[in-house]
Amino acid sequence: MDNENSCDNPCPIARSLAVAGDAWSILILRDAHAGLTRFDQFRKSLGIAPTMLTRRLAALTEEGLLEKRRYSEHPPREEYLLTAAGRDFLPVLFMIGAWGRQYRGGGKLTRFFDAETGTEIKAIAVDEVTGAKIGTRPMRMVTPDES
Amino acid sequence: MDNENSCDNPCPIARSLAVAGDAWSILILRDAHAGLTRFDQFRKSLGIAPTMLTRRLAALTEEGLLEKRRYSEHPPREEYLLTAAGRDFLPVLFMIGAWGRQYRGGGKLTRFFDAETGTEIKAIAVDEVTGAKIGTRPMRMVTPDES
DNA sequence: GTGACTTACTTTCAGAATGGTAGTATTGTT
DNA sequence: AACAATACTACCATTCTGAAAGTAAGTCAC
Repeated sequence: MDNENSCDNPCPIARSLAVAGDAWSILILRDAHAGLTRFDQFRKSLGIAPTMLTRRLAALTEEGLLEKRRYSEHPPREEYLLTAAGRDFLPVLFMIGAWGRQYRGGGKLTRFFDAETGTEIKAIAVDEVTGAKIGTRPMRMVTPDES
Repeated sequence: MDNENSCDNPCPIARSLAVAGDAWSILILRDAHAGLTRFDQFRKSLGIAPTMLTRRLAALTEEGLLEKRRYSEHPPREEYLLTAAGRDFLPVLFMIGAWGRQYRGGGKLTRFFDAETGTEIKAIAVDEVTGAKIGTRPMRMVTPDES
């Protein structure tokens, strides 16, 4: 996919996808939220080839979703931490998960809990103002013209 | 990406990504929610190569997110309509958009409105039970073992 | 201090996926 | 008859991906 539908696109969905629009990146972000920080942790968790992992971690760092930090000088070792932007990706992960649970359920499914309170989290999307659940109503997209 | 982290994976996020984990599919779903139904509408809106569009529409139809319907016999013409599963993808789109708006904002951005009431929609994710906003707290993933 | 081990990668390369252009099939319109 | 619209397919060059192996810097066991 080229850049036409991404960086300078007025659609915020397209912009997001330009940053983290591939499956590996989203899975890395998921694992980062689950507490993983190191190259080999991600590699083992995902079963991803090291070439891909290097590229994806570099891209996510470049985009400002992860931060590379040296946690040991001798030997030199790096870890990847979520930035504020990366942490705010969590609602997206929850909604993706909620959809998958609903439509691709069956069998044993991984569940998500608040790491502090221990309560299970089931996310739904609501309108910020009215609090109405966002559901099946069609939307209208309005793009401001360039003039 | 192979199937290991997708179809039989207990993680609902991985399952979702196996179905609609690429940028084109998500953009097609976005346009479908905005009311587009026909091959050429998608092609022009997205600037996608026809080969890609054919493949993506077929995949989304196969997965049950879109439904192919003949709307004219002479000449034979098809359109693609959202299924219930496809319509329920809308919250995911909104959260992706909300993130993009927050972190890739600047310039003129496309905004989303309820097609019926005309009010602007700004989506946030909350916990279904407590109603608490899902934010920056770390989560804990619990995968049931196979035994 | 030699060999095994750990971590975080890079190199190489075959094969799959993608994107661009052009062409096809069926029908309606003038 | 010529042209346009719609919904594709064929072909092909380029790019991306995945798998295996190798590398570099250092630690640890004895």
